[in-house]
Amino acid sequence: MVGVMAQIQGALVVLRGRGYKVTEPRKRVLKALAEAEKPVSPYEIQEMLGRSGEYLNHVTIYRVLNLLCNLNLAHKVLLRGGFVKCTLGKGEGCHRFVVCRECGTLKEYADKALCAEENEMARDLGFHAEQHFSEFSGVCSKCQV
Amino acid sequence: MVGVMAQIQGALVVLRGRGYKVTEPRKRVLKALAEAEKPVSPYEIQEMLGRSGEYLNHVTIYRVLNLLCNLNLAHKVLLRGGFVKCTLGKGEGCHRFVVCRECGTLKEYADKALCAEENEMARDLGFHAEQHFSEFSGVCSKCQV
DNA sequence: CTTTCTGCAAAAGGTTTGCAGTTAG
DNA sequence: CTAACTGCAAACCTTTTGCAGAAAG
Repeated sequence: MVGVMAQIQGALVVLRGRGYKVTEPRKRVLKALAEAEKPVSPYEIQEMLGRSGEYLNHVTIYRVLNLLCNLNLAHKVLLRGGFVKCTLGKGEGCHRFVVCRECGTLKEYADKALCAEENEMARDLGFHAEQHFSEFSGVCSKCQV
Repeated sequence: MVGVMAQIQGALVVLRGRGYKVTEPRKRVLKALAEAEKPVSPYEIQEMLGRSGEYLNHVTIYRVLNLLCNLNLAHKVLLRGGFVKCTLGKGEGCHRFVVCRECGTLKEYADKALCAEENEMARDLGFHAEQHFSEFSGVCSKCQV
């Protein structure tokens, strides 16, 4: 479990390293993502920040999220909508999610073997696969009856 | 390669069998999906039909698509947005897609073994997986250099 | 004939764009 | 000081809702 501060710091290093400015809005969005336990929408981020008196325009939040996704510091969750911080490092294969249909809890994982299998699958269909987008909907341990 | 007419007829059987009425709008949406070679949005369907002088309100299209997805006669493609007709039968595992990032061509496939592996994966993370959404973005044979 | 379905109008969300002013480096 | 970034206003696109009339079985 990496702390909120450490997560933000790590992301800032990536930003700086890629030539992006470290700004207050970017830090705030990163903080909100670090604190969120489920995928959050841009407006939910705005609300989270609002509770601690930190206003951000929603357009800014959209733009920051877009940047973070491009840098692989965050991901968009398609099944439920919303965004999550990335919790994995590089070189482990595509990032995948398991999402609880009850509480929205999400876990990110990666598996190179799975990627390889899927690439082969795609090849059989005449495709060269580049990205594997994969989300499982299910029930987490807490929500199981 | 199943013909357009046969596809529509097959879908109508399912509709009737489940107690839904066979209506003109539903037949039109099914026809549009059968003719489409890529995922199409509700408004694209409206436009396709418009070209042959068949008007449908977009709300109706949304509702028909929603029904077709519930009956597994169509699927929503998350990566690109839009809907496609289902081309697979039952009992072969989750339906997955490979989508060409260049031309949008899409192929549907299913693989029980993959499902099993993914379920195991999810179990390791404390989840009971129920549905696997899985789309690969890549390049189809025609679009490869 | 009755229930289901469609069209319309309108609203409700979600996301994007252009521009002027601000800020990080 | 300059390029990058943010806020605002407005537009745009997508999806949903409620209701009255139409159509399937």
